Amino acid sequence: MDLKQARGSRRTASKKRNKHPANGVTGAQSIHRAAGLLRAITFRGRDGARLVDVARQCGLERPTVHRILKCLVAEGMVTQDPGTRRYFLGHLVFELGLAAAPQFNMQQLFEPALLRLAERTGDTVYLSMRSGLDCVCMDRKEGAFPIKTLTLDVGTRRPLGVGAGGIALLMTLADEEVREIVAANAWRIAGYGSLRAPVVLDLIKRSQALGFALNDRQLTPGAISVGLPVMNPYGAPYAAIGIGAIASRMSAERLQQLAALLKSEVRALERVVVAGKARA
Amino acid sequence: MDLKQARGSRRTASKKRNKHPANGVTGAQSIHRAAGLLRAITFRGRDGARLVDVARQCGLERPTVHRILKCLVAEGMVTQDPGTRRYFLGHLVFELGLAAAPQFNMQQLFEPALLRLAERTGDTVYLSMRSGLDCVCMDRKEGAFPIKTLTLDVGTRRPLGVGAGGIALLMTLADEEVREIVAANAWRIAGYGSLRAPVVLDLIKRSQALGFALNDRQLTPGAISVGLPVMNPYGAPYAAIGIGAIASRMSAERLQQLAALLKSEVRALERVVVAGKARA
DNA sequence: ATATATAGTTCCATATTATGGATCTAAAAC
DNA sequence: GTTTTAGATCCATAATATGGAACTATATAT
Repeated sequence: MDLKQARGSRRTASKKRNKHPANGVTGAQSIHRAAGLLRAITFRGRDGARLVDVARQCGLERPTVHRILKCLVAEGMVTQDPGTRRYFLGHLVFELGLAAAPQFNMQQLFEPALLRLAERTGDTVYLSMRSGLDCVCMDRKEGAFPIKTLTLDVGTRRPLGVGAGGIALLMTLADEEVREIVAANAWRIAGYGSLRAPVVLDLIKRSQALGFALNDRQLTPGAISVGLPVMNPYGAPYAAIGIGAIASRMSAERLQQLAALLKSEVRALERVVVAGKARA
Repeated sequence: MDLKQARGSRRTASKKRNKHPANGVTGAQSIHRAAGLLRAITFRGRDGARLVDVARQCGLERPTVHRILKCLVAEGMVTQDPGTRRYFLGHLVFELGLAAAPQFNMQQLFEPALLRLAERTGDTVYLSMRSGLDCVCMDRKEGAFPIKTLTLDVGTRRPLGVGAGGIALLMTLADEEVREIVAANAWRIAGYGSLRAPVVLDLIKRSQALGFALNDRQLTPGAISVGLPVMNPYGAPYAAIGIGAIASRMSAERLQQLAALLKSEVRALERVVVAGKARA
């Protein structure tokens, strides 16, 4: 009997472990993973996420994800619907968010502009911000038009490049940087219907030519959206404002009108935002 | 050669595994700890927390806390002020909070009552909720009186039993349960000036006799606060509304007036809250 | 209704991770 | 200046977290 043998399951499987070198910090792998799970849960928006979705999204095995989620549920950071078994963020996350709000809540700054746009256009107005390689929906205001395109919930994360906001946040960056970001997000972008990384690059190119982000790929069939980035005083885009409506309301002329409206609001915002207020 | 031997270091040492029983979930100790750190950061409110504070609060060694915090910073869940080295919650926590908000945000429900109270009294009105053994400040509205007692920031956590809200959340529970909770929080309660667990028990007893929570221990010298719990349809307290002001505004008669005002608002709220809406 | 596929969960040997004592550096306090 | 306290780093190894295998529950196809 050789003691080295021992059903060598673990050994053989370590083919490419550590493929992600954590996040640069050693001795905290599982925390890195837990943070990834929390983010992954918000990809699905209000519907919640299933175990497999999260596992696939994070590139982890199901038992691992299950164990970490169980712990997060015990902590109150995650809730699980007993019926559907789907996972949602929990009360602790909301409570902690309140404590973080004073530093990161841009609502006060953007709300008047969003409300004006919603009122003047009748459509749905979105505020998005960049967070790493993601684009997070930070606020949403509905206009009066009775057919409302509520395609994106507040708090939902999507890969940069997806949606008008995600395009807007990239369209002013250098080509090189855009390519890197889109490449890094490519596999996630492929999760949005027929959208693919090269398509995103094309959309960005066209948006640059137009002067505003245009998303007519209809991630949600029948919906089209326009967007513009908001720059900080150093010229870096840190937020985006978008307007979404059903395709029939988005004629070529109206797109131009909306873009003009957006542009004037964005200009006003950029004048207000002084260096100290803008997020890196 | 016996294969069991093999440098027997690990085997022999497994004498007292699980010396910390985590949180009931095995295989996720460091996530449990990370969640504890995040909570600990919110104990200090807007000032942020120092490494030692967090370590003491969580009962962990400084290197452990340092490593976990470094990871949380890399994830964007925590920020560190480069000057003071104090830790704050990061942008990711706020973003995740937005995604959790639809399920846990009670603002809409309570805001009108808070605003009415702030207007009619001129003082500062607080909304608190229970979270495990903590009491979390969920909202705050300022009245018109020019000397404002802003003793508690939104998002700040305190041990149940501390402050008018923390007393209110306990005053309707069975004595046995109160004793257990206060005992569990005793060491943390001792971190609030001269406050001690027995004092808290006395405050609760007096509040029960008065019919409203009264905190005149002046955690913040010069400030006194009153509070009442809000019960869910099953008779369990799940929130508390409090009013704080400087001591000179808190005569015996005025306390009674404030309690009466609180009571009528709380009654109205309890009528509105149907089973489905109330938090467990 | 039955078969098949997919998702969720539990178990556990052990490889990998996370721990914390010791140590060093930096910043307050005296 | 000296002392004290806080923050950060190192690393041997104790203890945790991992994931393959196996099983159950649920959804989908036949």
